[in-house]
Amino acid sequence: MKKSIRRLPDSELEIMKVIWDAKEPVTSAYISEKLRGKKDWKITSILTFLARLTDKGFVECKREGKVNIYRPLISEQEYLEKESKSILEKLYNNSLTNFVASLYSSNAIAEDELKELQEFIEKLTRGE
Amino acid sequence: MKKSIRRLPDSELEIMKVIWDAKEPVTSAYISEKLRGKKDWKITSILTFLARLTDKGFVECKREGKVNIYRPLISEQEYLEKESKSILEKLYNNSLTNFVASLYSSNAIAEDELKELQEFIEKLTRGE
DNA sequence: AATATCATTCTACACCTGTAGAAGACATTT
DNA sequence: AAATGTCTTCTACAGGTGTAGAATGATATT
Repeated sequence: MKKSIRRLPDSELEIMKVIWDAKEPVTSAYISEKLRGKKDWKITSILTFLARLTDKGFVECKREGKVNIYRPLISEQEYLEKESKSILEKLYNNSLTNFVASLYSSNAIAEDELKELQEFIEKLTRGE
Repeated sequence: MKKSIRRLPDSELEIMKVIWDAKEPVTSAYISEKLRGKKDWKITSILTFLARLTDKGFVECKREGKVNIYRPLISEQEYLEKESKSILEKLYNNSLTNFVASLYSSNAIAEDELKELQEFIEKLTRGE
């Protein structure tokens, strides 16, 4: 029984997003730079998060010359799929419409977002 | 500056869902009963969660005769709106389509769910 | 060689969560 | 009154999370 992907805490997710966005393995300095202004963590904090992500099997850490570089072992796609499903289940009783309704009534969706989604769905349903 | 609603941990959310579903204030025994088979927590665990929810301002606890009864102070609607928005932002870069796409590719959406959503959206867009 | 630099690893610590036994307060049955 | 049962409140504790200083090791500079 393979252990399922764990939900990441906010801080680690933030780090993963930087790693996923980069198309190549990154250094801690790169991550720190990318988060400038958004999350001004001390570099040691970032390194702690990276160590934890490594432990959890989310990233691989390799020494390259004089620094460590990190590469993702789990894709964003894969993580989001798991998370989306679990959120839908946990919070919305598996009803996608519930979710969208919640968003809508909190004014979190712009008109064009809605239109985009509509087109996306149409494409899907037509596609099969 | 009013503090925003906190995200609830899984266990507390589970309790809140029972409280929300009930249309009247409930007792710990009621909650325990409702969760039978799903979450077989010891009653003391449930009471711990309730105490924490009370601290956080999510429920109000009142003595009624010989037992405590709990009523929600924050509505499900309100909580879900906040959470949905924050999830969309944190995980999907505010793109609803991203979210639905993730769900779709993980096979978490049934055909009829999609149809339902489609109708919901149509109703919304027509409605304005 | 001694020192300053810089990234990484260790260590720390408070608060949060999951989980529940121990202890107390009150009602009920011997 | 004593024993019993039932809730509730206290106390506890391990593991997770946010955050970062201290120590270490390797390199560059004086």
